[in-house]
Amino acid sequence: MTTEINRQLRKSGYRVTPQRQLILDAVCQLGDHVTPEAVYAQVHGTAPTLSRATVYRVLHFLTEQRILAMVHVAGGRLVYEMAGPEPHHHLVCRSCDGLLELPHSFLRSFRRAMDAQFDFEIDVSQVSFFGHCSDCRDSVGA
Amino acid sequence: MTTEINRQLRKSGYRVTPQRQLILDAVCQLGDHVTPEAVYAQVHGTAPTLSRATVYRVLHFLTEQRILAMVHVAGGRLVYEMAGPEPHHHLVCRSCDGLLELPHSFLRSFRRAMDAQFDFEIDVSQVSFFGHCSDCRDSVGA
DNA sequence: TCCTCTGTTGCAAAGATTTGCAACAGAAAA
DNA sequence: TTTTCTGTTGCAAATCTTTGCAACAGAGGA
Repeated sequence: MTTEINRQLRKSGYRVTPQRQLILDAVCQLGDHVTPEAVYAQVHGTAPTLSRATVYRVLHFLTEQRILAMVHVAGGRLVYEMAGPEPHHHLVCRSCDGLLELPHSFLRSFRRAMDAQFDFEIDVSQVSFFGHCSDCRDSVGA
Repeated sequence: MTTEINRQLRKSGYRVTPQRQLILDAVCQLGDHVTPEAVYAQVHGTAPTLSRATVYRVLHFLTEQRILAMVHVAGGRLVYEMAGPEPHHHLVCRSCDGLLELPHSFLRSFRRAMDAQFDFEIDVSQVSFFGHCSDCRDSVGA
């Protein structure tokens, strides 16, 4: 899998550096919704000189290459995860900070309508809805 | 209008401090999509000791009270605006950083479906979609 | 092989945002 | 009026993230 990604990067004229490999591996290992700090901590064990700046830059870079997906979570923070072939979206509970996953199919018709009416193409890898999950909405009582 | 807001705050047991008044006025004057820094700059003229921390805290506070609305914009940053009676949403172009406004009616049925299927209540004051506007999607070519 | 060109990194500093804590300020109780 | 109680603020420090710049590193050409 990583091999395929490497090929893709090289084909676009980018380099596959040890730092990028390490960071990508870290995201894979750490699973979904990984914070930059967690990536840094993980990578720092193997490569102590690898800086935070590089972690942030590489995460952005890999997101632009659509290898990672960037997820908005509670508190205006960003986390990352591997971008699978079929994107999915997130329901972020503002009470418990929980994350629910929303299948892409659910957004499909909505996206088409948005495109037709506003000529705006939603970037499907980045949709987060904030609100309250079933567990929390009762206790909030709004 | 501010009077009504003050009444509402007091009724909830909060205080209407000069700082909060100034910050609220600043957001009103500065219009839509106001950054915390812009608020600080505006307010700092009148009240030089009012700190950035207070600006951030008050903006959060007023958002929780649904007096302001928090808008996610490009770069993971947050801006604020007065929360009108009828919410509206935002389409954020990742190419030109532009903001389009999406009327609430457009989201209504979608929101109901989300509620029915996932038992999740979207907070309507905080919906932003990231993507590419009509001007930019041609040049991006994705 | 050597040179060059450009993508990439590390470091340090800047910028943005949050947090802890002591001090302050109104409102209600005494 | 005085006391008390709690919400609020300012300051400074901590945290999170980005940026500028010089140095490094690999690919391709000479």
